[in-house]
Amino acid sequence: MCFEIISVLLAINRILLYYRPMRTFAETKTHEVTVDVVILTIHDNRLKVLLIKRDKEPFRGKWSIPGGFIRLSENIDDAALRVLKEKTTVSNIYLEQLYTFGDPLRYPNARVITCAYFALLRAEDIKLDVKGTEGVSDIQWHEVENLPPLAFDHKEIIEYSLKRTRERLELCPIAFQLLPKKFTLTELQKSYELILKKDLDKRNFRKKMLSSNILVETNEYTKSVSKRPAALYSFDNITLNSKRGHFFS
Amino acid sequence: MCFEIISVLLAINRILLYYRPMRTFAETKTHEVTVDVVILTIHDNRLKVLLIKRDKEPFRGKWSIPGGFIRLSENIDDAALRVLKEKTTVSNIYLEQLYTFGDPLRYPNARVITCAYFALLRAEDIKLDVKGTEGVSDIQWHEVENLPPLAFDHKEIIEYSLKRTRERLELCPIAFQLLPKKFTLTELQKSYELILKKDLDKRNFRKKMLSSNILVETNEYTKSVSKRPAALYSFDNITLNSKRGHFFS
DNA sequence: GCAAAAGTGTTCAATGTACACCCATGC
DNA sequence: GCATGGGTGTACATTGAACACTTTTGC
Repeated sequence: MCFEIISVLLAINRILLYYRPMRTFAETKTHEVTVDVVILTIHDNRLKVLLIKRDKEPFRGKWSIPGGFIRLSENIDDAALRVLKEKTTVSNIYLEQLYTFGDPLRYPNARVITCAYFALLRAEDIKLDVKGTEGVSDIQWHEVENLPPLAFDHKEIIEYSLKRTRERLELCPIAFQLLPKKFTLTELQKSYELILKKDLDKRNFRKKMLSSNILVETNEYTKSVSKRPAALYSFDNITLNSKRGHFFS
Repeated sequence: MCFEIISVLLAINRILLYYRPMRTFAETKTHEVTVDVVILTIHDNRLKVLLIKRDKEPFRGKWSIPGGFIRLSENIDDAALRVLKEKTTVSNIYLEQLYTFGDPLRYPNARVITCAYFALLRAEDIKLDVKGTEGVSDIQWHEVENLPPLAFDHKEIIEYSLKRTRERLELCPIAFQLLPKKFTLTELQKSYELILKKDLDKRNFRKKMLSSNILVETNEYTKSVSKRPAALYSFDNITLNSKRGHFFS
Protein backbone atom coordinates (compact mmCIF):
# COMPACT_ATOMS: atom_id res chain seq x y z
CA MET A 1 0.00 0.00 0.00
CA CYS A 2 2.64 2.47 1.08
CA PHE A 3 4.75 1.32 -1.87
CA GLU A 4 1.90 1.99 -4.28
CA ILE A 5 1.40 5.53 -2.99
CA ILE A 6 5.10 6.20 -3.35
CA SER A 7 5.04 4.79 -6.88
CA VAL A 8 2.17 7.04 -7.83
CA LEU A 9 3.90 10.04 -6.28
CA LEU A 10 7.11 9.18 -8.10
CA ALA A 11 5.22 8.95 -11.36
CA ILE A 12 3.65 12.35 -10.74
CA ASN A 13 7.05 13.60 -9.74
CA ARG A 14 8.52 12.46 -13.04
CA ILE A 15 5.77 14.16 -15.01
CA LEU A 16 6.13 17.36 -13.01
CA LEU A 17 9.87 17.35 -13.45
CA TYR A 18 9.43 16.94 -17.16
CA TYR A 19 7.01 19.82 -17.60
CA ARG A 20 8.14 22.16 -14.86
CA PRO A 21 8.87 25.68 -16.08
CA MET A 22 12.44 26.99 -15.93
CA ARG A 23 11.91 29.11 -12.86
CA THR A 24 11.18 26.14 -10.66
CA PHE A 25 14.48 24.39 -11.43
CA ALA A 26 16.13 26.10 -8.51
CA GLU A 27 13.45 24.88 -6.18
CA THR A 28 14.22 21.24 -6.83
CA LYS A 29 17.14 19.40 -5.32
CA THR A 30 18.83 18.72 -8.64
CA HIS A 31 21.06 20.32 -11.22
CA GLU A 32 20.48 20.36 -14.91
CA VAL A 33 23.43 19.41 -17.05
CA THR A 34 23.96 20.60 -20.59
CA VAL A 35 26.65 20.45 -23.24
CA ASP A 36 27.59 23.55 -25.21
CA VAL A 37 29.82 23.33 -28.26
CA VAL A 38 32.04 26.11 -29.56
CA ILE A 39 32.28 25.40 -33.29
CA LEU A 40 35.18 27.17 -34.96
CA THR A 41 36.17 27.49 -38.57
CA ILE A 42 38.11 29.74 -40.88
CA HIS A 43 36.16 31.44 -43.65
CA ASP A 44 37.08 34.42 -45.79
CA ASN A 45 40.39 34.69 -43.92
CA ARG A 46 38.63 35.16 -40.59
CA LEU A 47 38.34 32.92 -37.56
CA LYS A 48 34.62 32.40 -36.98
CA VAL A 49 32.34 30.78 -34.46
CA LEU A 50 28.91 29.32 -35.16
CA LEU A 51 26.16 31.06 -33.20
CA ILE A 52 22.43 30.51 -32.99
CA LYS A 53 19.85 33.14 -32.21
CA ARG A 54 17.61 32.08 -29.34
CA ASP A 55 13.87 32.13 -29.98
CA LYS A 56 12.89 31.28 -26.40
CA GLU A 57 13.56 32.42 -22.87
CA PRO A 58 15.89 32.88 -21.18
CA PHE A 59 17.88 35.31 -23.36
CA ARG A 60 15.34 35.30 -26.18
CA GLY A 61 16.77 37.20 -29.13
CA LYS A 62 20.37 36.88 -27.93
CA TRP A 63 23.02 34.82 -29.68
CA SER A 64 24.48 31.71 -28.08
CA ILE A 65 26.66 28.73 -28.89
CA PRO A 66 24.75 25.55 -29.78
CA GLY A 67 23.96 23.27 -26.88
CA GLY A 68 21.47 20.94 -25.35
CA PHE A 69 20.64 18.83 -22.35
CA ILE A 70 22.57 15.64 -21.82
CA ARG A 71 20.27 12.66 -22.02
CA LEU A 72 20.17 10.28 -19.11
CA SER A 73 21.63 7.31 -20.96
CA GLU A 74 24.06 9.22 -23.13
CA ASN A 75 27.69 9.85 -22.36
CA ILE A 76 28.89 13.43 -22.53
CA ASP A 77 31.03 13.08 -25.65
CA ASP A 78 28.04 11.60 -27.48
CA ALA A 79 25.86 14.48 -26.36
CA ALA A 80 28.40 16.95 -27.75
CA LEU A 81 28.56 15.01 -30.99
CA ARG A 82 24.76 15.01 -31.20
CA VAL A 83 24.65 18.80 -30.83
CA LEU A 84 27.35 19.06 -33.47
CA LYS A 85 25.50 16.78 -35.89
CA GLU A 86 22.36 18.88 -35.68
CA LYS A 87 24.25 21.78 -37.20
CA THR A 88 26.90 20.19 -39.38
CA THR A 89 27.87 17.34 -41.63
CA VAL A 90 30.67 16.03 -39.50
CA SER A 91 33.50 13.82 -40.66
CA ASN A 92 36.73 13.08 -38.86
CA ILE A 93 36.02 15.97 -36.59
CA TYR A 94 38.25 17.51 -33.97
CA LEU A 95 36.13 17.62 -30.82
CA GLU A 96 37.56 18.09 -27.35
CA GLN A 97 36.09 18.67 -23.91
CA LEU A 98 36.97 22.19 -22.88
CA TYR A 99 35.85 22.91 -19.33
CA THR A 100 32.81 22.60 -17.12
CA PHE A 101 31.16 25.86 -16.15
CA GLY A 102 28.84 25.81 -13.17
CA ASP A 103 28.53 29.17 -11.51
CA PRO A 104 25.16 29.19 -9.73
CA LEU A 105 24.36 32.55 -11.32
CA ARG A 106 25.29 31.67 -14.88
CA TYR A 107 21.75 30.60 -15.71
CA PRO A 108 18.80 32.71 -14.51
CA ASN A 109 16.39 31.06 -12.08
CA ALA A 110 17.95 27.64 -12.37
CA ARG A 111 21.12 25.72 -11.63
CA VAL A 112 22.45 24.58 -14.96
CA ILE A 113 25.94 23.18 -15.15
CA THR A 114 27.35 23.02 -18.66
CA CYS A 115 30.09 20.84 -19.97
CA ALA A 116 31.66 22.88 -22.76
CA TYR A 117 33.34 21.36 -25.82
CA PHE A 118 35.07 22.91 -28.76
CA ALA A 119 35.17 21.64 -32.33
CA LEU A 120 37.30 22.61 -35.31
CA LEU A 121 35.56 22.26 -38.66
CA ARG A 122 36.07 23.00 -42.31
CA ALA A 123 33.59 25.66 -43.34
CA GLU A 124 32.45 23.37 -46.17
CA ASP A 125 31.16 20.84 -43.61
CA ILE A 126 28.61 23.22 -42.13
CA LYS A 127 24.97 23.44 -43.07
CA LEU A 128 23.40 26.70 -42.02
CA ASP A 129 19.85 25.47 -41.60
CA VAL A 130 17.44 26.59 -38.93
CA LYS A 131 14.77 24.07 -39.91
CA GLY A 132 13.99 21.40 -37.38
CA THR A 133 15.88 23.11 -34.60
CA GLU A 134 13.41 24.05 -31.94
CA GLY A 135 13.90 27.37 -30.19
CA VAL A 136 16.26 28.80 -32.81
CA SER A 137 15.38 31.69 -35.10
CA ASP A 138 18.71 32.14 -36.86
CA ILE A 139 22.10 30.55 -37.30
CA GLN A 140 25.17 32.45 -38.48
CA TRP A 141 28.96 32.55 -38.47
CA HIS A 142 30.39 35.39 -36.43
CA GLU A 143 33.96 36.63 -36.39
CA VAL A 144 35.47 35.85 -33.02
CA GLU A 145 36.98 39.33 -32.98
CA ASN A 146 33.59 40.91 -33.38
CA LEU A 147 31.01 39.03 -31.33
CA PRO A 148 27.44 40.19 -30.73
CA PRO A 149 26.04 40.26 -27.17
CA LEU A 150 25.87 36.65 -26.02
CA ALA A 151 23.54 34.70 -23.75
CA PHE A 152 24.67 33.21 -20.42
CA ASP A 153 28.45 33.04 -19.94
CA HIS A 154 29.00 32.12 -23.56
CA LYS A 155 31.44 34.95 -24.16
CA GLU A 156 33.70 33.51 -21.49
CA ILE A 157 33.33 30.01 -22.94
CA ILE A 158 34.29 31.17 -26.42
CA GLU A 159 37.30 33.07 -25.08
CA TYR A 160 38.45 30.02 -23.19
CA SER A 161 38.07 27.85 -26.29
CA LEU A 162 40.30 30.27 -28.21
CA LYS A 163 42.93 30.10 -25.49
CA ARG A 164 42.81 26.30 -25.55
CA THR A 165 42.98 26.19 -29.33
CA ARG A 166 46.07 28.38 -29.16
CA GLU A 167 47.71 26.04 -26.66
CA ARG A 168 46.88 23.01 -28.79
CA LEU A 169 48.19 24.63 -31.93
CA GLU A 170 51.59 25.14 -30.35
CA LEU A 171 51.80 21.40 -29.82
CA CYS A 172 50.25 19.92 -32.93
CA PRO A 173 49.03 21.15 -36.31
CA ILE A 174 45.28 21.17 -35.61
CA ALA A 175 44.81 24.17 -37.91
CA PHE A 176 44.27 21.69 -40.75
CA GLN A 177 40.88 20.87 -39.31
CA LEU A 178 39.77 24.41 -40.05
CA LEU A 179 40.83 24.58 -43.68
CA PRO A 180 39.49 23.10 -46.91
CA LYS A 181 40.98 19.72 -47.80
CA LYS A 182 43.34 21.40 -50.24
CA PHE A 183 44.99 24.57 -49.13
CA THR A 184 47.96 26.78 -49.87
CA LEU A 185 50.79 27.35 -47.44
CA THR A 186 49.76 30.99 -47.21
CA GLU A 187 46.25 29.97 -46.13
CA LEU A 188 47.72 27.63 -43.54
CA GLN A 189 50.01 30.34 -42.24
CA LYS A 190 47.12 32.78 -42.11
CA SER A 191 45.11 30.33 -40.00
CA TYR A 192 48.00 30.03 -37.56
CA GLU A 193 48.23 33.80 -37.39
CA LEU A 194 44.51 34.18 -36.76
CA ILE A 195 44.54 31.66 -33.92
CA LEU A 196 47.81 32.74 -32.33
CA LYS A 197 47.01 36.42 -32.89
CA LYS A 198 50.51 37.19 -34.08
CA ASP A 199 52.35 37.44 -37.36
CA LEU A 200 54.71 34.67 -38.37
CA ASP A 201 57.77 34.75 -40.58
CA LYS A 202 56.93 33.29 -43.96
CA ARG A 203 60.21 31.48 -44.56
CA ASN A 204 60.44 30.05 -41.07
CA PHE A 205 56.84 28.90 -41.20
CA ARG A 206 57.23 27.13 -44.53
CA LYS A 207 60.48 25.53 -43.47
CA LYS A 208 58.91 24.15 -40.33
CA MET A 209 55.78 22.87 -42.06
CA LEU A 210 57.57 21.26 -44.96
CA SER A 211 60.13 19.56 -42.72
CA SER A 212 57.44 18.01 -40.51
CA ASN A 213 56.32 15.62 -43.28
CA ILE A 214 52.65 16.09 -42.56
CA LEU A 215 51.94 17.91 -45.83
CA VAL A 216 51.28 16.19 -49.13
CA GLU A 217 51.85 17.97 -52.41
CA THR A 218 48.78 17.63 -54.59
CA ASN A 219 50.52 18.96 -57.73
CA GLU A 220 47.55 21.22 -58.16
CA TYR A 221 47.70 24.98 -58.17
CA THR A 222 45.35 27.84 -57.49
CA LYS A 223 43.99 29.75 -60.46
CA SER A 224 43.76 33.30 -59.37
CA VAL A 225 43.76 36.76 -60.77
CA SER A 226 46.93 38.69 -61.51
CA LYS A 227 49.30 36.76 -59.37
CA ARG A 228 51.46 33.71 -59.34
CA PRO A 229 49.52 30.44 -58.73
CA ALA A 230 50.14 28.82 -55.33
CA ALA A 231 50.78 25.12 -54.78
CA LEU A 232 47.94 23.29 -53.09
CA TYR A 233 48.77 20.89 -50.29
CA SER A 234 46.72 18.40 -48.40
CA PHE A 235 47.19 16.83 -45.08
CA ASP A 236 48.86 13.47 -44.48
CA ASN A 237 46.45 11.72 -42.13
CA ILE A 238 48.61 8.64 -41.84
CA THR A 239 51.74 10.50 -40.80
CA LEU A 240 49.75 12.74 -38.51
CA ASN A 241 48.10 9.84 -36.74
CA SER A 242 51.42 8.10 -36.27
CA LYS A 243 52.76 11.32 -34.80
CA ARG A 244 49.70 11.97 -32.72
CA GLY A 245 51.26 10.29 -29.73
CA HIS A 246 54.15 12.68 -30.12
CA PHE A 247 52.15 15.79 -30.86
CA PHE A 248 49.85 15.21 -27.93
CA SER A 249 52.64 13.78 -25.77
CA MET B 1 -6.55 25.29 -5.57
CA CYS B 2 -4.64 23.66 -8.38
CA PHE B 3 -1.61 25.68 -7.33
CA GLU B 4 -1.87 24.41 -3.77
CA ILE B 5 -2.00 20.80 -4.87
CA ILE B 6 1.05 21.36 -7.03
CA SER B 7 2.83 23.03 -4.13
CA VAL B 8 2.11 20.11 -1.87
CA LEU B 9 3.23 17.66 -4.53
CA LEU B 10 6.40 19.66 -5.08
CA ALA B 11 7.10 19.62 -1.35
CA ILE B 12 6.61 15.86 -1.28
CA ASN B 13 8.74 15.64 -4.35
CA ARG B 14 11.55 17.52 -2.64
CA ILE B 15 11.38 15.26 0.38
CA LEU B 16 11.30 12.14 -1.76
CA LEU B 17 14.22 13.35 -3.81
CA TYR B 18 16.16 14.00 -0.65
CA TYR B 19 15.58 10.59 0.85
CA ARG B 20 15.31 8.42 -2.24
CA PRO B 21 17.70 5.47 -2.22
CA MET B 22 20.50 5.33 -4.78
CA ARG B 23 18.81 2.87 -7.04
CA THR B 24 15.96 5.19 -7.87
CA PHE B 25 18.22 7.95 -9.20
CA ALA B 26 18.09 6.53 -12.68
CA GLU B 27 14.33 6.52 -12.66
CA THR B 28 14.14 10.28 -12.29
CA LYS B 29 14.64 12.70 -15.12
CA THR B 30 17.75 14.28 -13.66
CA HIS B 31 21.45 13.76 -13.29
CA GLU B 32 23.39 13.95 -10.06
CA VAL B 33 26.58 16.00 -10.20
CA THR B 34 29.56 15.44 -7.94
CA VAL B 35 33.10 16.69 -7.61
CA ASP B 36 35.97 14.27 -7.03
CA VAL B 37 39.42 15.51 -6.10
CA VAL B 38 42.66 13.69 -6.81
CA ILE B 39 44.98 14.86 -4.02
CA LEU B 40 48.65 14.24 -4.78
CA THR B 41 51.73 14.65 -2.68
CA ILE B 42 55.25 13.35 -2.36
CA HIS B 43 56.11 11.48 0.79
CA ASP B 44 59.02 9.16 1.53
CA ASN B 45 60.28 9.70 -2.01
CA ARG B 46 57.07 8.36 -3.51
CA LEU B 47 54.26 10.05 -5.41
CA LYS B 48 51.11 9.35 -3.46
CA VAL B 49 47.38 9.92 -3.75
CA LEU B 50 44.95 10.34 -0.88
CA LEU B 51 42.26 7.66 -0.86
CA ILE B 52 39.31 7.03 1.40
CA LYS B 53 37.78 3.67 2.14
CA ARG B 54 34.05 3.68 1.48
CA ASP B 55 31.80 2.57 4.29
CA LYS B 56 28.58 2.68 2.27
CA GLU B 57 27.18 1.40 -0.97
CA PRO B 58 27.92 1.46 -3.79
CA PHE B 59 31.44 0.00 -3.65
CA ARG B 60 31.41 -0.43 0.12
CA GLY B 61 34.88 -1.44 1.29
CA LYS B 62 36.58 -0.20 -1.89
CA TRP B 63 38.95 2.76 -1.99
CA SER B 64 38.04 5.95 -3.79
CA ILE B 65 39.21 9.51 -4.19
CA PRO B 66 37.44 12.04 -1.96
CA GLY B 67 34.34 13.63 -3.43
CA GLY B 68 30.89 14.89 -2.77
CA PHE B 69 27.76 16.29 -4.32
CA ILE B 70 27.82 19.85 -5.57
CA ARG B 71 25.40 22.00 -3.62
CA LEU B 72 22.76 23.88 -5.53
CA SER B 73 24.06 27.33 -4.71
CA GLU B 74 27.76 26.51 -4.80
CA ASN B 75 30.06 26.94 -7.74
CA ILE B 76 32.11 23.95 -8.78
CA ASP B 77 35.51 25.29 -7.70
CA ASP B 78 34.10 25.98 -4.24
CA ALA B 79 32.71 22.46 -4.04
CA ALA B 80 36.15 21.05 -4.86
CA LEU B 81 37.72 23.30 -2.26
CA ARG B 82 35.16 22.18 0.29
CA VAL B 83 35.98 18.51 -0.34
CA LEU B 84 39.65 19.39 -0.04
CA LYS B 85 39.19 21.26 3.22
CA GLU B 86 37.45 18.30 4.81
CA LYS B 87 40.64 16.30 4.45
CA THR B 88 43.41 18.86 4.62
CA THR B 89 44.64 22.13 6.05
CA VAL B 90 44.91 23.95 2.80
CA SER B 91 47.00 27.03 2.16
CA ASN B 92 47.97 28.49 -1.19
CA ILE B 93 46.90 25.27 -2.80
CA TYR B 94 47.29 24.20 -6.41
CA LEU B 95 43.81 23.11 -7.48
CA GLU B 96 42.77 22.70 -11.09
CA GLN B 97 39.72 21.33 -12.84
CA LEU B 98 40.75 18.15 -14.59
CA TYR B 99 37.94 16.74 -16.69
CA THR B 100 34.27 15.85 -16.42
CA PHE B 101 33.49 12.17 -16.49
CA GLY B 102 29.94 11.18 -17.31
CA ASP B 103 29.67 7.71 -18.77
CA PRO B 104 26.15 6.47 -18.01
CA LEU B 105 27.61 3.23 -16.67
CA ARG B 106 30.27 4.75 -14.43
CA TYR B 107 27.94 4.76 -11.43
CA PRO B 108 25.73 1.74 -10.73
CA ASN B 109 21.97 2.28 -10.87
CA ALA B 110 22.24 6.03 -11.26
CA ARG B 111 23.42 8.73 -13.60
CA VAL B 112 26.11 10.58 -11.76
CA ILE B 113 28.31 13.00 -13.66
CA THR B 114 31.48 13.97 -11.85
CA CYS B 115 33.62 17.00 -12.33
CA ALA B 116 37.12 15.87 -11.39
CA TYR B 117 39.78 18.16 -9.95
CA PHE B 118 43.34 17.54 -8.95
CA ALA B 119 45.31 19.17 -6.16
CA LEU B 120 49.00 19.24 -5.33
CA LEU B 121 49.78 19.42 -1.62
CA ARG B 122 52.66 19.28 0.79
CA ALA B 123 52.35 16.12 2.86
CA GLU B 124 52.60 18.27 6.00
CA ASP B 125 49.32 20.00 5.10
CA ILE B 126 47.28 16.83 5.31
CA LYS B 127 45.36 15.61 8.32
CA LEU B 128 44.54 11.94 8.13
CA ASP B 129 41.39 12.02 10.18
CA VAL B 130 38.30 9.96 9.53
CA LYS B 131 36.24 11.65 12.24
CA GLY B 132 33.27 13.64 11.08
CA THR B 133 33.40 12.25 7.57
CA GLU B 134 30.27 10.30 6.99
CA GLY B 135 30.51 7.11 4.99
CA VAL B 136 34.28 6.77 5.36
CA SER B 137 35.97 4.02 7.33
CA ASP B 138 39.59 4.81 6.55
CA ILE B 139 41.80 7.38 4.91
CA GLN B 140 45.32 6.63 3.66
CA TRP B 141 48.05 7.67 1.27
CA HIS B 142 48.64 5.18 -1.52
CA GLU B 143 51.53 5.09 -3.95
CA VAL B 144 50.25 5.90 -7.41
CA GLU B 145 52.36 3.07 -8.78
CA ASN B 146 50.66 0.58 -6.50
CA LEU B 147 46.97 1.35 -6.25
CA PRO B 148 44.39 -0.89 -4.58
CA PRO B 149 41.17 -1.78 -6.43
CA LEU B 150 39.23 1.46 -6.79
CA ALA B 151 35.55 2.33 -6.86
CA PHE B 152 33.80 3.71 -9.95
CA ASP B 153 36.13 4.99 -12.69
CA HIS B 154 38.53 6.43 -10.16
CA LYS B 155 41.50 4.56 -11.55
CA GLU B 156 40.97 6.30 -14.87
CA ILE B 157 40.58 9.66 -13.13
CA ILE B 158 43.84 9.23 -11.20
CA GLU B 159 45.69 8.21 -14.33
CA TYR B 160 44.39 11.23 -16.18
CA SER B 161 45.42 13.51 -13.31
CA LEU B 162 48.95 12.11 -13.51
CA LYS B 163 49.06 12.76 -17.23
CA ARG B 164 47.87 16.33 -16.69
CA THR B 165 50.36 16.90 -13.88
CA ARG B 166 53.12 15.74 -16.21
CA GLU B 167 52.00 18.17 -18.90
CA ARG B 168 51.83 21.04 -16.40
CA LEU B 169 55.25 20.23 -15.00
CA GLU B 170 56.84 20.60 -18.41
CA LEU B 171 55.52 24.15 -18.52
CA CYS B 172 55.93 25.41 -14.98
CA PRO B 173 57.57 24.26 -11.77
CA ILE B 174 54.47 23.04 -9.94
CA ALA B 175 56.49 20.32 -8.21
CA PHE B 176 57.14 22.82 -5.41
CA GLN B 177 53.56 22.42 -4.31
CA LEU B 178 54.30 18.79 -3.44
CA LEU B 179 57.40 19.37 -1.33
CA PRO B 180 58.03 20.73 2.16
CA LYS B 181 58.64 24.47 2.27
CA LYS B 182 62.38 23.86 2.46
CA PHE B 183 63.82 21.21 0.24
CA THR B 184 67.06 20.09 -1.31
CA LEU B 185 67.74 20.13 -5.02
CA THR B 186 67.94 16.37 -4.95
CA GLU B 187 64.45 16.16 -3.47
CA LEU B 188 63.16 18.54 -6.13
CA GLN B 189 64.80 16.52 -8.87
CA LYS B 190 63.38 13.32 -7.42
CA SER B 191 59.88 14.81 -7.51
CA TYR B 192 60.32 15.68 -11.17
CA GLU B 193 61.51 12.16 -11.87
CA LEU B 194 58.55 10.62 -10.05
CA ILE B 195 56.03 12.71 -11.97
CA LEU B 196 57.69 12.48 -15.36
CA LYS B 197 58.59 8.83 -14.85
CA LYS B 198 62.06 9.28 -16.23
CA ASP B 199 65.53 9.95 -14.88
CA LEU B 200 67.02 13.39 -15.29
CA ASP B 201 70.64 14.46 -15.51
CA LYS B 202 71.73 15.97 -12.20
CA ARG B 203 73.92 18.73 -13.59
CA ASN B 204 71.46 19.79 -16.28
CA PHE B 205 68.61 19.79 -13.81
CA ARG B 206 70.45 21.96 -11.29
CA LYS B 207 71.64 24.35 -13.97
CA LYS B 208 68.10 24.82 -15.23
CA MET B 209 66.55 25.30 -11.80
CA LEU B 210 69.20 27.69 -10.51
CA SER B 211 69.12 29.81 -13.66
CA SER B 212 65.34 30.23 -13.49
CA ASN B 213 65.58 32.48 -10.40
CA ILE B 214 62.62 30.86 -8.71
CA LEU B 215 64.72 29.27 -5.96
CA VAL B 216 65.81 31.05 -2.80
CA GLU B 217 68.82 29.89 -0.82
CA THR B 218 67.86 29.53 2.83
CA ASN B 219 71.48 29.15 3.99
CA GLU B 220 70.32 26.15 5.95
CA TYR B 221 71.56 22.65 5.44
CA THR B 222 70.31 19.16 6.10
CA LYS B 223 71.81 17.26 9.02
CA SER B 224 72.02 13.71 7.93
CA VAL B 225 73.92 10.60 8.65
CA SER B 226 77.25 9.85 7.06
CA LYS B 227 77.06 12.15 4.13
CA ARG B 228 77.64 15.71 3.10
CA PRO B 229 74.85 18.11 4.16
CA ALA B 230 72.68 19.43 1.35
CA ALA B 231 71.68 23.05 0.89
CA LEU B 232 68.02 23.77 1.56
CA TYR B 233 66.13 25.97 -0.85
CA SER B 234 62.73 27.51 -0.74
CA PHE B 235 60.53 28.79 -3.42
CA ASP B 236 60.36 32.41 -4.53
CA ASN B 237 56.65 33.14 -4.61
CA ILE B 238 57.12 36.67 -5.85
CA THR B 239 59.23 35.73 -8.83
CA LEU B 240 57.00 32.78 -9.59
CA ASN B 241 53.83 34.84 -9.57
CA SER B 242 55.39 37.45 -11.80
CA LYS B 243 56.37 34.64 -14.17
CA ARG B 244 53.04 32.88 -13.91
CA GLY B 245 51.75 34.62 -17.00
CA HIS B 246 54.72 33.22 -18.80
CA PHE B 247 54.72 29.78 -17.26
CA PHE B 248 51.05 29.30 -17.95
CA SER B 249 51.18 31.26 -21.25
C1' DG C 1 55.73 46.60 -67.44
C1' DC C 2 53.47 46.43 -63.24
C1' DA C 3 50.82 44.87 -59.42
C1' DA C 4 50.31 41.10 -56.29
C1' DA C 5 51.34 37.26 -53.97
C1' DA C 6 54.57 32.90 -54.28
C1' DG C 7 58.64 31.10 -53.30
C1' DT C 8 63.45 30.53 -51.42
C1' DG C 9 68.74 30.15 -47.50
C1' DT C 10 71.90 31.68 -44.37
C1' DT C 11 73.45 33.37 -40.02
C1' DC C 12 73.17 33.80 -35.14
C1' DA C 13 71.34 32.98 -30.44
C1' DA C 14 69.37 30.11 -27.14
C1' DT C 15 68.26 25.97 -25.40
C1' DG C 16 68.74 21.10 -24.43
C1' DT C 17 71.82 16.99 -23.93
C1' DA C 18 75.63 14.11 -22.96
C1' DC C 19 79.10 13.12 -19.87
C1' DA C 20 82.90 12.11 -15.02
C1' DC C 21 85.11 13.55 -11.19
C1' DC C 22 86.07 15.83 -6.52
C1' DC C 23 83.85 17.27 -1.90
C1' DA C 24 82.04 17.23 2.86
C1' DT C 25 80.38 14.65 6.38
C1' DG C 26 79.57 10.77 10.16
C1' DC C 27 81.03 6.74 11.59
C1' DG D 1 89.70 5.88 5.60
C1' DC D 2 85.54 4.79 3.61
C1' DA D 3 80.83 4.95 2.40
C1' DT D 4 77.26 8.11 1.05
C1' DG D 5 75.12 11.38 -1.38
C1' DG D 6 76.34 16.66 -2.63
C1' DG D 7 78.15 19.51 -5.77
C1' DT D 8 80.37 21.22 -10.25
C1' DG D 9 81.61 22.77 -16.24
C1' DT D 10 82.37 22.00 -21.07
C1' DA D 11 81.40 20.60 -25.79
C1' DC D 12 78.03 19.52 -29.16
C1' DA D 13 73.46 19.25 -31.38
C1' DT D 14 68.99 21.00 -32.07
C1' DT D 15 65.82 24.47 -32.38
C1' DG D 16 63.96 29.02 -32.99
C1' DA D 17 64.51 33.83 -34.86
C1' DA D 18 65.93 37.45 -37.86
C1' DC D 19 66.22 39.00 -42.37
C1' DA D 20 65.43 40.56 -48.52
C1' DC D 21 65.17 39.46 -52.93
C1' DT D 22 63.58 36.83 -57.24
C1' DT D 23 59.66 34.45 -59.68
C1' DT D 24 55.29 33.80 -61.86
C1' DT D 25 51.10 35.18 -63.35
C1' DG D 26 46.93 38.30 -65.38
C1' DC D 27 45.97 42.39 -66.95
